[in-house]
Amino acid sequence: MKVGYPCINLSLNCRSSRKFRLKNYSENRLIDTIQNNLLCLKKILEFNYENKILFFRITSDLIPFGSHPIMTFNWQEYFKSEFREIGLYIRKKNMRITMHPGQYTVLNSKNQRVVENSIKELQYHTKILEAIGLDSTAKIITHVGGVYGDKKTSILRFIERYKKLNENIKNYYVIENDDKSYNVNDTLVINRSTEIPIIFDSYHHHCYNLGATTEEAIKKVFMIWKEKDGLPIIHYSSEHPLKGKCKHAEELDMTDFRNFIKKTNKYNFDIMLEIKNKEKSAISAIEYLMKDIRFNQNRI
DNA sequence: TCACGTCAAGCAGAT
DNA sequence: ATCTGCTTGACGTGA
Repeated sequence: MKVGYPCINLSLNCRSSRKFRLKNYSENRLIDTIQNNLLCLKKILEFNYENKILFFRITSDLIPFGSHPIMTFNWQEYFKSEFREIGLYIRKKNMRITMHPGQYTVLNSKNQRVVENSIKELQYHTKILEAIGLDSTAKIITHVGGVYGDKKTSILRFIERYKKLNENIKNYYVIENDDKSYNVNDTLVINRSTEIPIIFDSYHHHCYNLGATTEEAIKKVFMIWKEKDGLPIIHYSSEHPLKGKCKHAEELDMTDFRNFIKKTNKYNFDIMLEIKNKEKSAISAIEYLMKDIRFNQNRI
């Protein structure tokens, strides 16, 4: 079991998600920004290793305008040695990496232009993982997409479009259940036709589950993960104590987390903590997990 | 230095 | 009709 957090490290004084406005685009600006972002990414990974955090989500903003038509610059080639160094570090330290394209990636959209942009976005994320040199245990995660008042047809549209994707995208691409449109059972329907792995999001499942328990959902989802995809991944968040149902928590609720870990003790998985205070929650979780055999067996 | 309007992009649900 | 939230606020202008 590896513990991770998404995109931003609040303890370091750098961000790997620096960007700029489209109207200010220039190759120099692009190179400077990517250089900064890659340097910061390396610092974050080093911080993570020192704190036993071996799981991390790389920000989609690593390469500004990475999937935009304006981008013709060959950043993979230009930053080859930087990516290679990051890749060597990740593999040496036995780390796991994911990425999570944003809300504009809608593979099952009814608008063909949106579909094309979504494929470009998946290609862009794939390029990053390939530049770093990661195998198919690294993952790119999206939700299923829109419902458009007809979930059955929208699921079929997702399946069709997924099947047409290039193999190098499929190598990394996985889906997760969301909080209002596609629940775990919906993603399992898609899996049956595509074999696409599914990430179980505990917080989304809490919001949208149609009566299925966490244990039932995890059991079904974990069965479909294959050796080449690595350990199953869980996305976890506590509920915000004041804002109520389906609001992300500012900090990890340790009581809830301990219950979740106990409840899932039959399984081994990697867990991404989607909590607003980022690495602080990961460090608290690891402190608790230090005596858990699942946590220790994955470390080197 | 800080306030604040805006930023490449989609969709669903609430107001 | 307009606003908000989503995996994540940051950029850039003007005072």
